[in-house]
Amino acid sequence: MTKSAPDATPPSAPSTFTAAVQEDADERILKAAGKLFREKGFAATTVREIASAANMLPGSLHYRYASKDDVLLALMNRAVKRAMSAVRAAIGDVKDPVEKVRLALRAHLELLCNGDDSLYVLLFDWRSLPAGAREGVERERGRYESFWDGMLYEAHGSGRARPILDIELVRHFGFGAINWVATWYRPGGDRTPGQIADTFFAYLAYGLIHEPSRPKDLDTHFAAVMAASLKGQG
Amino acid sequence: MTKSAPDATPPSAPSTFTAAVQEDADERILKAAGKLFREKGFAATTVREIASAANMLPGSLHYRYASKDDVLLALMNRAVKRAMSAVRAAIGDVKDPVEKVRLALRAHLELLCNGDDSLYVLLFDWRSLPAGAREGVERERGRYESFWDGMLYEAHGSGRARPILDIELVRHFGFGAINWVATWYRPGGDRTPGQIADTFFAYLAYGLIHEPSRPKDLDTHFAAVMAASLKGQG
DNA sequence: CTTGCATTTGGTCGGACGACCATGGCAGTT
DNA sequence: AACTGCCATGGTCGTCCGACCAAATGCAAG
Repeated sequence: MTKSAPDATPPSAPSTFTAAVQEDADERILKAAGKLFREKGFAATTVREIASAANMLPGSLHYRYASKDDVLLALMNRAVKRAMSAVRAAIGDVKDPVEKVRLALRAHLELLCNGDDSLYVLLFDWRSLPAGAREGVERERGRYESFWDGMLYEAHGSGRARPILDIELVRHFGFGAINWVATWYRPGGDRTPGQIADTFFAYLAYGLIHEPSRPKDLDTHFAAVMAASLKGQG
Repeated sequence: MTKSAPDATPPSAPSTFTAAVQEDADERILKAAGKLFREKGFAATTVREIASAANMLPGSLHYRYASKDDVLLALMNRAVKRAMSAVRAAIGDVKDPVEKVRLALRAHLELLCNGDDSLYVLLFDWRSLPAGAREGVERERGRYESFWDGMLYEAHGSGRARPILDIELVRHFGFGAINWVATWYRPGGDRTPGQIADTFFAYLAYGLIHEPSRPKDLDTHFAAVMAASLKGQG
């Protein structure tokens, strides 16, 4: 849109010191903005508050981000980037496709709960993103979701998952359960994000109904449930 | 807080006509506010917009709700009330405790997707509620959640669910998956809210991993997963 | 030391917001 | 027909926002 970050190398290469200061200032802005957006929402936060929390004057913030929207945009783009790399790092070179999903879930939830606030803002302040800027973030976010779909597809293809699953719906299902944790989780409780993620993974994988009371052939039962659902009033 | 709705009967009983007009005006305000809050968020919506959408002038709105906060408060209280009665109506006099959960899930999701916007605002604009007014809504919302916990406890006690489930965590899990639907669902898609709810219920109940690849004694496996999760790095 | 440029400063500007109220009209009552 | 009180009207008030900028500052290259 406008200048959001000096990504193009300036004519005269900046010294390492200057570059460090720039990075630091940008980082301070995004960190403060993330915290405030998460606590009060985008619209309820003023640029003065962000500047104050980042230990600078409003004008200095304006020098780096032409508008409040640009701050949000940069924050959201950073969120996708961090989520993607956190998940990639977590699965490492693990081969088991189901185990990969478990580790990815953990990484996503840990970033959401303990990491910076940008992921929370990306997920819960989506409406605040102006329509014009939405496209770019949406594309990156779509890449992240496709990455998940790839993992889920792999796990599905491994033969260990039910044959009639809709991958996209499964992703929505899991993302919902995991992302919603951010609405009730408070640090210092008796459960860490990692434990919650593992518990939820177990729920996801094995279900809440125990063995003796399950239908004999569950996959056929699944198909019957779907058919009944389609036949019924919706 | 201030006057929000004329719940106390006025000294001279109002005529049915006047009462109807009052109801209609209040309804129009809340409906318009819900729509706008959902689309743009609370802070980004102006009282003038609400008034305009409700076909009245700003002053008229101010006559019924002293502040924008009061509109939000009334909307959220109405949301809890509607959710509670929608779920109660849906389960009717069904006895099977597991089937009750399925019907309740459907009712909740249908209200969230097709009903008015108040439930969405309650769930996703929680931060906008001023701290002072939060208590009352929180109490009512707690009653709704306790109602769910009662259903889940009943289903759990029926012996058909796994013995080691944490009811509150299960509620968070299910609420997350279901509530998150509101972030991606668009009417007119190839799936109705009822179908989505039934599919998610099947996921919840039976899990995504199919029979041949399940551990032999899943309940023991569950316990092992939880123990490992507690022992690990969190 | 000096020059040039990136960065910060501190304040201003137009505009839009939430809150408020004196007024007028139109019910239903006498 | 005159009255009475409820309710909508439409405009005003003070506040504070986002955006902007001209001037001051300070680092780094020449």
